[in-house]
Amino acid sequence: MATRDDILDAALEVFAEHGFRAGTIRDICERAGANVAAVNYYFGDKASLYSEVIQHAYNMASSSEPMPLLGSDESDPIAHLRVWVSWYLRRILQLERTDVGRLMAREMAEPSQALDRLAQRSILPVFSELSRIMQAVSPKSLSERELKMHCISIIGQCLVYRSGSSMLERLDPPHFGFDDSAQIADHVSRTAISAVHYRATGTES
Amino acid sequence: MATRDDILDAALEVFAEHGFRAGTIRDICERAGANVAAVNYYFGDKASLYSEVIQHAYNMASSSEPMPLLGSDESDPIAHLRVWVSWYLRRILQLERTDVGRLMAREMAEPSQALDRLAQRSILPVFSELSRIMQAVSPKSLSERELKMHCISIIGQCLVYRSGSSMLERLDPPHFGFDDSAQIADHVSRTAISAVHYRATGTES
DNA sequence: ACCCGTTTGAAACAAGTGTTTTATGCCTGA
DNA sequence: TCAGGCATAAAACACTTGTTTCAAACGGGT
Repeated sequence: MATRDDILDAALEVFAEHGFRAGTIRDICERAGANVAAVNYYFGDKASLYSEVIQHAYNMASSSEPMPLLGSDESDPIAHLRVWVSWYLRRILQLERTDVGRLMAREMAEPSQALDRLAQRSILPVFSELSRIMQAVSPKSLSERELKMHCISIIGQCLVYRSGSSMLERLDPPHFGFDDSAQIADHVSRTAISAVHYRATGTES
Repeated sequence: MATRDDILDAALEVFAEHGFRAGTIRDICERAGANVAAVNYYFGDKASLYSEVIQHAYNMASSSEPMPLLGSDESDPIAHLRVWVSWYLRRILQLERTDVGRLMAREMAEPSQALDRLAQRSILPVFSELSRIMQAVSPKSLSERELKMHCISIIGQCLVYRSGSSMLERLDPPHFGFDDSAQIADHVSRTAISAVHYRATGTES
């Protein structure tokens, strides 16, 4: 039964390196020191192996630093937001150069069926927790759609430091990295806070 | 010689849809109404065909909708920002729907040497123009580093509607698309304006 | 009308793929 | 000890891939 885990580890490597289609079973089994038939024996087929790798990868990623679940304690919602953004950003930048992160990036660019389950089980709670926090810091007049856009803006401002890092570091190095995550988190939080309380002056909404 | 162009068009379709590795010559030739041997006859091999498709796609993309160059006219810098963000967002979302854009996105996620230099030339002027506009709407007290972070935030808020669209539309469809670009542009612009004028209340900067 | 370089067509080829089959160990429980 | 399920190994299978081959069809210049 140890070979099953060896295959999972090797598959994570191979799929992160070459993707689902280009990653071959023979390559995986060679790295795992197993026979070619082992994949079909343990997982049925290649697609099922891939699904399990995706889930296994995400579990490893999220277990390394779990999401800070801040209760409904309304004492300082702004601090809640800052803590949450800091966690999200740190997790993103930490994963950036691991096999897990590369595999997830591949799934974002070219989503497969495996992403559907992942999205509903793992990503949805992240987004809904952000929505809850943002709702606490926002005025009641904010519509649901506007609230959603503010959440997307936060996600986008964090993600760009990963997905756009190759582009940004060419513009004006040295670029922002993991060490700046605290500063970035503060910037993003304050941007969000100021935006939800902003009253338009130039034009009407 | 017309079949050569037919193959180029079909190859753009197929490579945008499935990528280089998964896109098959037989599929391309079938859509082009040509024989399987035609690709090797006209282009030598599959890789050379791909290179020519990339170059052809980039030429089409850069000539689509040029960046609005707003002069140093200081009358209404906030309007300048809104116009620029609207252009940037519209270009991103418009390209996303085309084969050209999908192919470019694939190249961004997994670059293959050729496009790297070309994209670098087009990204720098875009970012420096945004910096110029943001400097005009910001108070003089803002440091250069803070200004840069605000620019990155704008880019990130726009890019997430493309790079993260596969995730977002799984969470809570219907998702934002090209038709909402005006609304999104307004949201992003106002977020940026409010952020650069924000005075921290919770904690000191 | 003839020639000859250019283009197309169908088939075949060699390599690589996921998957299945079959046989052989291996080890535990009775 | 010995049956019986579990695990592994090697080979074969069926299929797809890019590429090559070679002959037929085409088309313009003489």
